[in-house]
Amino acid sequence: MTRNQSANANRPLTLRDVSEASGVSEMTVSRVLRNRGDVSEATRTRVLEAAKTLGYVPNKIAGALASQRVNLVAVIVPSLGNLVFPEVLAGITEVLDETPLQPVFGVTNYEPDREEKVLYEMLSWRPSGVIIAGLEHNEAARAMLKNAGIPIVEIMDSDGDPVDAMVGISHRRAGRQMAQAIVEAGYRRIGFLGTKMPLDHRARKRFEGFTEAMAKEGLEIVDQEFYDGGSALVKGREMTQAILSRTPDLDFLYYSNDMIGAGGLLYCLDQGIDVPGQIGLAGFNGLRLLDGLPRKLATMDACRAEIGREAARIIAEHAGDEAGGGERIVLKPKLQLGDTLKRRTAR
Amino acid sequence: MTRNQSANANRPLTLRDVSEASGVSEMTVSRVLRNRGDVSEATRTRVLEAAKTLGYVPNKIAGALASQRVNLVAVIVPSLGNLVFPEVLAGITEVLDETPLQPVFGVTNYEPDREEKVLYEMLSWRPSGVIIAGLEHNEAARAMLKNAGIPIVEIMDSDGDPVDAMVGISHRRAGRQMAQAIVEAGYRRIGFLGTKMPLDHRARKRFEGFTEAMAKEGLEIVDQEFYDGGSALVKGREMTQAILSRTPDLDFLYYSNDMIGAGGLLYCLDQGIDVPGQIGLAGFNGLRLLDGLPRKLATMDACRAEIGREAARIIAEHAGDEAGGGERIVLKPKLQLGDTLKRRTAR
DNA sequence: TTGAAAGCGCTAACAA
DNA sequence: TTGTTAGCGCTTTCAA
Repeated sequence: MTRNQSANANRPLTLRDVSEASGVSEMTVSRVLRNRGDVSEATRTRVLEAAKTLGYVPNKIAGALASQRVNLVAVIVPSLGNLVFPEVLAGITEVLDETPLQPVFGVTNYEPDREEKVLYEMLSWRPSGVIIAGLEHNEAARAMLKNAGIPIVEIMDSDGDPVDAMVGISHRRAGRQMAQAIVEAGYRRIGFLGTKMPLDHRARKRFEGFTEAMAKEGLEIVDQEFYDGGSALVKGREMTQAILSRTPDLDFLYYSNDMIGAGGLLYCLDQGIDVPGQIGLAGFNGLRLLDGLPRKLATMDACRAEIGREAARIIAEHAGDEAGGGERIVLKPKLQLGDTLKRRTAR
Repeated sequence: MTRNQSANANRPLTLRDVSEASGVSEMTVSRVLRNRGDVSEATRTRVLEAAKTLGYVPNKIAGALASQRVNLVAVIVPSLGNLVFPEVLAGITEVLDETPLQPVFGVTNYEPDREEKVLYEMLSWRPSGVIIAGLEHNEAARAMLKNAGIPIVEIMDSDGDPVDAMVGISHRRAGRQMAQAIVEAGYRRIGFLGTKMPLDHRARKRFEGFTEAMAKEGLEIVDQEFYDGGSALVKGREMTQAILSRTPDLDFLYYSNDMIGAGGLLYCLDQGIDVPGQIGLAGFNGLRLLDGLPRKLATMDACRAEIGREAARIIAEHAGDEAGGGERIVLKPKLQLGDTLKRRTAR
């Protein structure tokens, strides 16, 4: 007896069980369950009935090993607590839903070593593609991506060199654009508030683009404040209080994300500060949350859902290929001035 | 030639490649890479070096098929846009990180048929356990869970019968408790604002518990308002405006979640309504976001991270078993009165 | 401490 | 339309 047909009642069901129950060969059962090849309607019905009665769930592990095909797409993001990433995932899911592909999510907490580990684990399941946030990876991760032999799409960022395909926005450009809008509106004493950024490359690039564009106008950031962990809304309030008590004559505050921006806005309103007359404010991401605030914060849309959709499309189009075709999609975020960034006369 | 040793340069590397590169049998290579059994330090070094040089990534599909062991834990939640679920996932990840187990996430969008499909897909990978939100599943899903032969933990809710283990809070009790607190504080004309709930069983149970406790006090909900989709903060504002213009003499608004509650709070403050003097407010979830609002919304902590941690612990303790031991953990959410639910004299 | 053989549950390829 | 055979790349088991 080469196969286990013995007394273990709790062993998961196999194709063979369905085969025996329906009196049809394993191969034909397999065909029916995958809708492959020609099978007579009669056998088909019998097999499906048997499978259903038994409660058979196919073993994809065996199937994948035999067919050398896995319908999983590895999706690797830094965090889920950020609201930005769930929206990207929603975009991905929306598109993959139309295909046989299935997304599998991994989270890195912005740690390169963790990213490496997550990527390694996921690649060891031989997925049909990888969608990964950012263009910065440690050496090992980069090597794995290069040699994976499957389509790779790096998302969210376009400032750098992708391994294969890329869908994102230029955060440097976003920073520049916001700086220009702020300066053009007549603000001059500008403060920056953001995350401690060593590992959030996109926030860093926005900051760099911002300071660069300011420099072109002969301006510098007057004061800055950074945070780390905690509720972003609360941190936004606290940092705003801190920076304004240290440097009361600031006339604009640029926040590295909408949540801390919203906190800052609420703080300013609490304090009776005239926004945007006395102080202008801007954030980043274009969170829908902002629509519910008393005043609409200026921001830029990070094109989250569209990034997800495009990335998924690329993977779907290249599933089974050895690479994703190297397509590069750079989306243009729209500046939304809202109520907190308004032209004013210089003081 | 039984194995493919031919010219395909791009075929993924196998154990055999490492075996040939290191001059050691496949079996020994396997032992080294898994840290199993006794291997001499010399062979060990040689094998690891060869594997690293080649860039070998083990094929878990083959490994899983051979060993009949899969270190994946299927985690199924209704949504990621809710903030609640990412926190549960964080709790799960935190605990599984200490083990060889790896969470894999699936999302159902609150649709039973989708849940069935996601569950089926995940089970077909033969995970070591399932963590799934809620106690309500369609018949097929329930049958799959029962017959899976692996530990199952149903989370977030304790009002009902779990298939195996369970970690959650009683939403009925949470609703009752909130109603009692509100009535006790002297509010009488109470309105309810929530999601259209046919498929959000936990929101429904809170509502039921709430009305039940009110009934005991001889009270009924005076008016109600439901929403569906859109930015919760905005919807909170809109619904609050709607309900108050329809029924201006309400003295309390109970929201089915903190986000719409926050929207309502901001609306009331905008309108110069005295909170909690003229109208009291309460939400549900205990989102940290609330700390950043101008006034702290009354709420109840849904114990999200702890639920995730406990569920993961159960799975970890029972990995490899045929079931999760049927443990039932009912957490007690804490009522936080904040600034929007204060004792007052009856009018 | 190492290796050889068998087979995990399925599917590709071919035969009938 | 259905069945047979030979693996997929690994690990288990047993032998050396």
